[in-house]
Amino acid sequence: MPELPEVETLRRELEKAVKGKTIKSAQVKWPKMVLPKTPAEFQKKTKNKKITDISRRAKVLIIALNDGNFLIIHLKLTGQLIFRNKKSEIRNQKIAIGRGSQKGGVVGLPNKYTHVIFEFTDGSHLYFNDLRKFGWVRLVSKVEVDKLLREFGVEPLTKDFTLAKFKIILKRYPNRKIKQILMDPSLISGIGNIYADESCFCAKILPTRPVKSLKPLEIKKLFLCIPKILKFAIAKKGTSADDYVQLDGQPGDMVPYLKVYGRKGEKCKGCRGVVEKIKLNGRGTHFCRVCQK
DNA sequence: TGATATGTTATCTT
DNA sequence: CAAGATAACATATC
Repeated sequence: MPELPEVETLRRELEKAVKGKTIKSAQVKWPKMVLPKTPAEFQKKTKNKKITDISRRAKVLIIALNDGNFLIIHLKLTGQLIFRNKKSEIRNQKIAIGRGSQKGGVVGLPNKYTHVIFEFTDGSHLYFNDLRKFGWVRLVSKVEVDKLLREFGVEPLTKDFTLAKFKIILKRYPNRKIKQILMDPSLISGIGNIYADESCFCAKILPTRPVKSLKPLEIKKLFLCIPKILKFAIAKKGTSADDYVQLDGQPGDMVPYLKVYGRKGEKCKGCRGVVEKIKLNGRGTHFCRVCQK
């Protein structure tokens, strides 16, 4: 799933690929995922707009246009953004769909999961794919984008994320399980299931631990682990455990470095234990009960 | 065939 | 009433 490191990887690649380019046309194939609602209106309002900046807040990509509006994109669980320079490459280059990076299931572009296509004036294309159609693309004003972004919690890779702030957040929810805090986008933004599990492993804390049971040293350890894990994952260009791919359609390189996520029944990388998987607040949760206490 | 996967939000329950 | 739990969204895979 695209979480902070995956979205940040895409942001950096988009900056290189499409910043400064002008949208020639935007084709909407699945209007339910797009605002404005009608493809004609979406096309009209994006036509001839130049991309001036690409930023990110939580798991949302924010593409600034030269008319003062913004294209904001959320990939949710199975979204992909893929850029292609020339038409000839479209037929040749394959991309992975649905665990495809692990198992095959590779297809060309556009394909049945392509729901929005941006064409730029230089002939290049940006494809928005989403197998399960949870993701969205919205054209919004500055006021709307500011409102949306205000609702997210602290960004864990900025200087706003301090130990003091982390402790304040934890103090508000003494009875919650620690993983629940990590996964709550209104408290800390950008961490999803993969990096919540990995952060808990890094801090040697069981994800099921009630917040109030955490000792100051454990809180500090977790506080340090979160940015450490996220930065490492960005350096590896993200985790392609399911559908996520980089902007060029290739999988990220993070999977071999995961310690617990997706490793149920496999040997722990830190000890002789075996990675277990349980359900926690409705989410699959991985841990090693020998390494994590 | 049915259970599972999951980010976010809406809605139901305690 | 607030906090917590679950359903919903869509679709493929186990």
